[in-house]
Amino acid sequence: MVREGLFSMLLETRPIFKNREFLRPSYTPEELPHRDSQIHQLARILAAPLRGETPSNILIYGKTGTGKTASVKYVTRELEKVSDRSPLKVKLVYINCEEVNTKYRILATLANTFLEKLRCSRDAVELPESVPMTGWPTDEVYKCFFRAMDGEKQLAVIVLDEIDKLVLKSGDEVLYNLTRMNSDLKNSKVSIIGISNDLNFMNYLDPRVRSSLSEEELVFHPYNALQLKDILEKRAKISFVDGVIEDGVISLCAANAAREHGDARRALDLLRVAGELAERQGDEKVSVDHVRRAYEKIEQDKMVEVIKTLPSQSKLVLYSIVILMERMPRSIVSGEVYSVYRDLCSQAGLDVLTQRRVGDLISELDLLGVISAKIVSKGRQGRTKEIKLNVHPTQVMAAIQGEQLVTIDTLKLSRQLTLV
DNA sequence: AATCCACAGGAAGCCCGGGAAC
DNA sequence: GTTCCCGGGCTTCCTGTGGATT
Repeated sequence: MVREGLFSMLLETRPIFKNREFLRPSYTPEELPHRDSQIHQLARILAAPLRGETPSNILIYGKTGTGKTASVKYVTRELEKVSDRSPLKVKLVYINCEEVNTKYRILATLANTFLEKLRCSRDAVELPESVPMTGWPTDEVYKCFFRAMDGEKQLAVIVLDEIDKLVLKSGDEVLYNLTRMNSDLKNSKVSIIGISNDLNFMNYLDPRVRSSLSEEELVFHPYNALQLKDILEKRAKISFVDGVIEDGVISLCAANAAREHGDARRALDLLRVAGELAERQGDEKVSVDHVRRAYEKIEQDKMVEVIKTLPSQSKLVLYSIVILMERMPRSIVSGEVYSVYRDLCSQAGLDVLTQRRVGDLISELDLLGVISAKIVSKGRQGRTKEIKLNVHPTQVMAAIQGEQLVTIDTLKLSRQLTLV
């Protein structure tokens, strides 16, 4: 009976999504509304080398979700299409500097990209098959990349996304090498597109790199609520079944994201999660209520991610707070947290930090928004911090579970012991 | 008004690991 | 390989503090 009901429910419920992939950040849309001027500017700069001019390097600024990456991917994709009919072939290399963030790895990635291309077109005896991801001297990798690239007449467009992360971690040396290449290359040309969230990262650069890298600068301003609404409507049309979105849903998503520095990615996430919540509940339409709950879910998920990346001592402090929460839902004070924490440490066989240090860890948790702490004075009972948990205890538990130092068995054990 | 609690949080310095320079 | 330097995590020691209680 139950099974029959289960399946009939699934079959009877009308689907909500046509294709939810269009709402994911990985999707590069066919058209990018409200980015026409930036796209034209980009295209104009990148088209110059096809006419034989020396390419300019481009630096793109803008906060997250303002369409920087999508615009660059869109324009470079079009450029590659056109280059088939042009005498100068265009080769695009996209590198996300959050993952590839050292000089060696950048050069190795570039070298391997061009070696592979060269191998396809003709055999290059004097060059190696590929560069290992570790081991070689860095200048050897550079030479290899240089020769592999110059082996053919082409324009290399190197996109360095999140370039600020690279500079912060490994300095600007590799950028210096790349920006100087054009003067040494005989056959090919290179054009660098740097994408950055951080407007100040240029201050960390060598002046020569700075001027060369920012021959052309493009700024992507945040979208306003109206623009976000327009973007969402276009995307919703292709990703949702017609008529499943109730009035006000898109406006609410747009308004929400506009408040958070006009982040389109966030607006799309909100809409997608709202749709998924509606789908999971078997509702036929996406309502503003779904959006509100989606907002909460996204916030909570973000928190779980934050907790997962916490060092184990901080996790232990947080876990102490959870134990106290379950024991007595009234206010928790820092002294209690410390004594529970000490118990947990001895149970788990971990070093016990001093109260001073745990106080700092509590402040850090507060800063991250995982807890709220405020200083209260209780007269003769002294001055302390009153702590409130901002995440549901079960979510904290879920986030901590993978921790190796604190196995869940130890936690359960110590929980029983402290519960006396 | 004075006292005193139970911490908060600043200052200084130790220790250790990682990276750069020699 | 060794030395030097730096930054982060941590401890020790310390002073400061709001308000209930005396």
